[in-house]
This record gives sequence, C-alpha cells and structure tokens, in this order.
Amino acid sequence: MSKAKEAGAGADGEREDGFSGRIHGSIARALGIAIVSGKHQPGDVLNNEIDASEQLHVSRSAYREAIRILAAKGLVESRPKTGTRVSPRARWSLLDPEVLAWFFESEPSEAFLRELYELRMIVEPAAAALAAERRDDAQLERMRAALVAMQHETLATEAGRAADRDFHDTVLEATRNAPLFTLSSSIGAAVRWTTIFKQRERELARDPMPEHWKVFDAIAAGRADQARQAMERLVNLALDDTRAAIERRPDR
Amino acid sequence: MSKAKEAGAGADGEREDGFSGRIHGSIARALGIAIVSGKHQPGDVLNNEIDASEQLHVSRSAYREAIRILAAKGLVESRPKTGTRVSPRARWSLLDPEVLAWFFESEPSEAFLRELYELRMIVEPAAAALAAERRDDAQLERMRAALVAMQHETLATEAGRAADRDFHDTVLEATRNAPLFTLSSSIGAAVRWTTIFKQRERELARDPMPEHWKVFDAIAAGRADQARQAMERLVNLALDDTRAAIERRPDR
DNA sequence: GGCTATATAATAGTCTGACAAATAACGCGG
DNA sequence: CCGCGTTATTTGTCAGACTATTATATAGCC
Repeated sequence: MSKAKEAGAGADGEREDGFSGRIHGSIARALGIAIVSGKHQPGDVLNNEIDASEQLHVSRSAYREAIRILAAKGLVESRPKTGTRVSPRARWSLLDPEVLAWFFESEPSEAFLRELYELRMIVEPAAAALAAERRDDAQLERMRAALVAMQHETLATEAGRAADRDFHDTVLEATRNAPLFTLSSSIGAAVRWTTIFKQRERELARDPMPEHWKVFDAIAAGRADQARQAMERLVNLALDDTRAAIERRPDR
Repeated sequence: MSKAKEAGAGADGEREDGFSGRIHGSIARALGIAIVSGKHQPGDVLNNEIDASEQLHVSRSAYREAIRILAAKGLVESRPKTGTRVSPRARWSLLDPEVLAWFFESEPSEAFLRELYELRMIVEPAAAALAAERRDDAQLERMRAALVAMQHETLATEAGRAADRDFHDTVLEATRNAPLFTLSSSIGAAVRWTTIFKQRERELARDPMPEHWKVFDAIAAGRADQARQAMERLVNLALDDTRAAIERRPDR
C-alpha cells in the first residue's frame, strides 16, 4: 500500500506485456513489436513523450530511454517539433538480434521468412567453406561433441536444440571472421525459433543428422567445396520443412 | 549569468569531440569509439553513472541515454550493483551502420578490413545474381543513369561517389530481399569510406568503370551467373586497390 | 502579389535531485 | 565450514522545471 507505483493492477495499467525486468526494455519491446508487425507504419508519428509516458504509466525518462533503444536500432527517428516518427523500413536494423526476435513474436510474414532463408542460403554455405580451410582441432572437437549430443537428444529437447546451435556457432567461429559470425549467428538463432514450430507441426521432420555429419566430415577433411555443398543441402532441407509447416498451418 | 549551463567554455569542458547535435548521441559516439578502438576492453567496467556524467559535464539522464544506445548495439551491458561493463566482442552488432562508422573513425585494423571485404565478397556477388533475375525496368534505368553519372564525375568527386553508391544500392534493392539490402548496404557504405583513402593514395586507382558496366550488362541480360562473376571481379579489384593503399601507408 | 524575415508554438532535449529496486559482498550465527 | 540475513553500492525510476530546436504561421518588405 505504501508504494503506489506498480501494485496498481486492475483495468488501468496496461503494461502486463509478459515478463519485464527493466521498464525501458519492456516498453522498447512493446513498441518494437508494434512497429515491425505493422501496427505503426513507417511515417507514422508517435504520441508526444508526455502523453505517451502518461498512457503507459511510466515516467517520461523511462519512455525516452525506450525510444533511444528503438532509435539506435533504426526503427524510429525523433526531432523537436516534429515528434518521433517510425523510420522507413530501409533504415531498420533487420539483422539486430532483438529486432529479429520482435519479428518472430508476431508471426513474421511468409515473405520475410523466405528472405531470411535466402540470406542464410547465401551466407552459411560460404561460411562452411571457410571453416573447412581454417578450423583448428579444438573447434573440430567441439563440433563433433555437439553433433553427438544432438543425435542423442534430437531436436525435440531443449538440450538437443542447444547442441544444434553450438554446432553452427562453432562452424561460424571457425571462419575467423567476426562480422560473419555475428551476422549468421543472429539469423540462425532467429530462424531456429521456427524449429520449435516446425517440430510441433510434423511429428518429426526428416532426420537432419545425416546432412549435419556430411558438413562435419567435409570440414574435418578440409574440403571447402564439399563443405559448401553439404551446407547448402542442409539449409535447403530446413527450408523445405519450414515451408511445409507454414503451408499446413496458414492460421492467419 | 542566468543560464549557468553551457557558457562554461574555457579549459574544463571536454565535449568538443567534433560536431554534435544531441548530447546523448555525441557521448554514445565518443564511448562507442573508445570501445571499438580497444581503449575500453571487453570486461572493463565503466565509471558509475554519477561520476561519469560529472566528468563529462552532462546530466545523468543524458549519460544514461547514451548508455542505452550502446547497450542497444550490444557494446555494453549494465546491471545494478555491478555497473556497466563492456560486452564480449561476440555480442557487438558489428554490422550496425553506426558501429561500423565508429570503427572507421579510428583507423580499423587491417584484419577487420579484410574480414569486411570477405563478407562483401560472399554477399555482393550473390546479390548481383539475384538482381539479374528480379530487377524491373525502372531499377535497370536507375542503374544505367548512376553509371553514366559515375563515369562523368569519376570517384574523385562527391557526386561520383554518390552515383557509385546509388548503383550498388539499386542492385541490392533489385534483389527484393530486405535483410540482404540493409546488410550489404551497411557494409558497402562503410567500406566505401576507404574509397576516399584509396583515392588519396594512388593518384587514380585502376578505372573501375569497365567492371561496373559488365555487372550492369549481365543484370540487364538477366544472366545470373555472369552477374555473379562480374561482381566478384569488381569487389576483388576494390580489395586489391585498398590493400595496396594500406601497404603503402602503414603510418600507424 | 510573391517572397523573405520574424514571431509563435509545439516538441524533443537537458538538467536537477530525490527515492526505489536489485544484487554482490560482507559478516554473523549455526 | 556452510547457510542466511544485512548492508552498501549501483543502476533504475520518478517528478517537474527549464532550454533548444524547428516547422508553421504571420507580418513585413520589395
């Protein structure tokens, strides 16, 4: 009863958007989702800071910090007198992990998914080829361990998915190319959110292990072209499964 | 005497870091550069908000907003009691346009440049191939116009460089792949900062127009493979010139 | 009448100072 | 030696006032 702030509850407070932690973070998230989902279109002007912060029942500074986050990711742009408006899509940092996550929170469009896979199809095979030339023994060992774990756990368990992630991350790390690593890592993580979806749909999609092992073998043997082709098949396989899952459930 | 704030001047204020505009922006920039240049290493803890904002002669809120920007780009992470610390490099948004710009402000390492070109070498040829399949007439016309302008102005003038940018941007746009567009656009812009450098060094580097026209012709003809190969040669050419410029002036 | 300089108003930007919440580190007691 | 509450430090949040910027409207000038 002492702290009037957040006990509030009832019908007025509208900040029960899930978890939270920091207020500015959750507001940025909420606004970010509203933007990438098209609820706020590029060009739209947001409410001024005073009104907006009042409606959200937060202080102006917290709201402003949220806006700074969105601005840093290219989603909005603020200027005095004009206000804060949603930036054109071309400026959005579409590969930022958080932005990507926001996309996947409100069922991304099929077109966007396709584009993401297309990018993955460009980047990951090339990464595998580089990895074949540059990996060291320790990395190779981590890849093998990850695949073994993945095989035992399958993609149905969290541990299995973690192992999958670990394998791909190690491949990227082995390219010794930092920008490539961050890029592909974001995409991979985002796309792999659909793995759960995919898994839920078709009882168990095609077994991905053979293709994974082929990638591994090629990298271990130092055969760049072979690694590239194997990774191409692997991504294509994932794309097929995801596409099938989407077509079977066009629930919106 | 009324406004005690910014008259200050003299030897105490240390915020003359170039242009500015918004304070939080310039502080984010300054800190960002300090981080990407290695002045603040990953793991390092920044001064607490009160001390830091005092040292910079800004309010705590302005400083906090700067930190939010850096956090949004993955450069730092703050938690109560522990403070704000520089994140491991793996979390940095290396492809964010601003982060990239900060890198290029403090002479990026040769290794980083190499990695960027490597990524460009992966992405841009693939983009050219897609563009060959998907471009429409209007885009084709813009590419031609850009190349004509580029040919007249040469890369020595700002107008010429703008035309170059325009050509590459249109190629990317023609892929009709938004993530690919933002990605390659950032890289291209960043790498093209070195064009000035490159141009300054060798009186005039090799004429880039023939390769540009070959890319254009292939895209116009709808020959994906040919476009890919032409773009490969183009990027390779740029890489060679840049490398030559770096080796000739290892001034730091 | 059309153009330019100026006033106006609306908005983000900044500052100050206080209090709240989280949590790592410490110390106390079992 | 280990668990558990206490404390200190730091970020997080709040409130309200004032400043700077700029788009728009207005008035003045040619």
